[in-house]
Amino acid sequence: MDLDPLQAFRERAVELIGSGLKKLGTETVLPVEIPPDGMGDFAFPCFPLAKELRKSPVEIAKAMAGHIGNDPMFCKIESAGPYVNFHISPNELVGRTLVSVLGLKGEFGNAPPTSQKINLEHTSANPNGPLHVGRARNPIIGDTLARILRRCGNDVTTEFYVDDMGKQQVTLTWGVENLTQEGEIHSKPDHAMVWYYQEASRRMEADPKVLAEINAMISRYEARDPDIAARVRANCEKVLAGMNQSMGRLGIKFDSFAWESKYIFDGSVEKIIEKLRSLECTSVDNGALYLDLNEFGISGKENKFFLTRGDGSSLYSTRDMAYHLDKLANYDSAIDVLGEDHRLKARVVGIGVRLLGQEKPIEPVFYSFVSLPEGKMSTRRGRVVYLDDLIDEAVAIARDEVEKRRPEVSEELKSSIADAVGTGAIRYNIIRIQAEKQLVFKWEEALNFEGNSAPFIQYSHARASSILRKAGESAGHDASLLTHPSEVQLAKMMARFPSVIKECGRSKESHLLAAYAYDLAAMFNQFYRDCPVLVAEEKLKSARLAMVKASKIVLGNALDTLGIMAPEEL
RNA sequence: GGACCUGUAGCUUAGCCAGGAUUGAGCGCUGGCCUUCUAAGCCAGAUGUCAUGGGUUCGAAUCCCAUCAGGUCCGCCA
Repeated sequence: MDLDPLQAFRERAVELIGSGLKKLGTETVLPVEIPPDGMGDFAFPCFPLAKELRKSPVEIAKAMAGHIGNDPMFCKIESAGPYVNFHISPNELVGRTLVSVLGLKGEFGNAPPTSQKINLEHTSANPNGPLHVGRARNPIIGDTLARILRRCGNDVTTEFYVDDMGKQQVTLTWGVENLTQEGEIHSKPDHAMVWYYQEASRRMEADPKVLAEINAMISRYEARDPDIAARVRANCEKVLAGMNQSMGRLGIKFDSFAWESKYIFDGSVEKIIEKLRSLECTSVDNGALYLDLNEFGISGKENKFFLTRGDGSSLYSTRDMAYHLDKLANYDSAIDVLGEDHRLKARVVGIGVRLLGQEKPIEPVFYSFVSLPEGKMSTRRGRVVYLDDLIDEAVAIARDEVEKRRPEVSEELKSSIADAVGTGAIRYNIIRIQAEKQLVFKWEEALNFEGNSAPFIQYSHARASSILRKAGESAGHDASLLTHPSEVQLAKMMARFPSVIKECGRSKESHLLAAYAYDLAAMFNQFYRDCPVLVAEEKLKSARLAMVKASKIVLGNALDTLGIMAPEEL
């Protein structure tokens, strides 16, 4: 059984091209391509050989096709103009694909284990209020990538780096300790706590006395006052619990939490500052240690990247270096999902970690912010759409739809379908877009349930499930009966899944998987239209049921990798 | 001033990293399909100077240079 059914065909095509090239008398090795629809499954363009062989590409293609002859894995190997095209033998492909999918089930698409231990840090939002959709890309990209990399055979640990040392956290704590919230208090802790942060920020801006009090707290905190640390941490934990609850609704949970303050209190930040101080590329300005970015080919308005304040206390990036050294001591590599505003910092942290003698890779994955039509979201100003509100709205709309479409089913089932559809739609509508593209949040787009959306894919999965429910048990299948173009195309699409997972893992681009899941569902819908299953003659019915079973598995695996639920009915 | 990311149909987008045969989709729009496995579906149609201008190449949406537009960063904040 092949882990990757398409791979065998590709390898055979490459082999055949190799032998064809040899017969033409050239050592040149060239990659195969995927041709446009209808031109076969693998293509070999002959242009690059024209100069060397002093023949036209068309002649070369003809000669190649002649030399290659026939092969049982391909039903046709022919020249088409300057190309040699390979058409996979449908029987062979359908048979092998069904064996792989039905044999591997939930594991179909997975690569063999790599023994790579990866720490994947994502989200790491300041715990001063609920998650808003401006940053919601981060947990969704991070969690999807973790799922992909696990399927690629890696041992992945997801981690949330809790920034409990920032001014924002101290401001929140000052608010909690000095202000009293009136009126109804939100039952979810992050929503209840954000008022203190917003109100304390306002007071701090208006009243220098408040600012002085907060600054005094920060100084004591950085001087490792354990009392302040405990008070700040307690507030962070409350907000964090609320954030985790929100992410949990989207199927996102973390394996580990790393607290920034740890690296101050355990002395590791102090140690690396000493080490950095001893390096030739660092200098001191008014007592503050800095790195000269010019030496690393980075230029800007200001080329000094400060590592400490004038009093020798640490800065965020320096603590981040300590954190990354700690991570890399325990993992083979680190992946950080970061907003695009962190690009320079991430680069400098990477430089710092190298300077400190750690060579293991840190790979950043960047995304652009989600903004509102009226501008950037801001927790402090309260100009935000909270993730919880988006989820509530999506689930409520899905619930209305279920009520309309399936009035007969139980309340419990209605709720679970609405939950799967609402949360799935949110994840899908964010992950389907390439991370670097800037995104303007629009309710109607975020709540899209039609066409290129999660419910479209979930719907195909539900239809497959429904057919299987009605069919009952079936015996073996004869794949050679599956000759309808829609059956062959569907099998081909399923066979692609392992290479899509591989490619997503290589490029760290999860949107490719979303596109694949959509294409697969669309292909299943065509099959569903063209190939009746339950009314087919007995042998054909069994064969088609195998197709449906396999489709359900691959759709389910794709949705699972996207972190989207795959209900049995919709 | 310097650096990085993005620019493809009215809107949203895939393809760009690894150049190759007609640039694929979704929404919206026009028309058709529920007495056959769930119409969150299917089919047909209209819609593209691939931001602009050069260059490299047999061949450029894809690579290089310049320009324009949007975003981000260049803080002894995080």
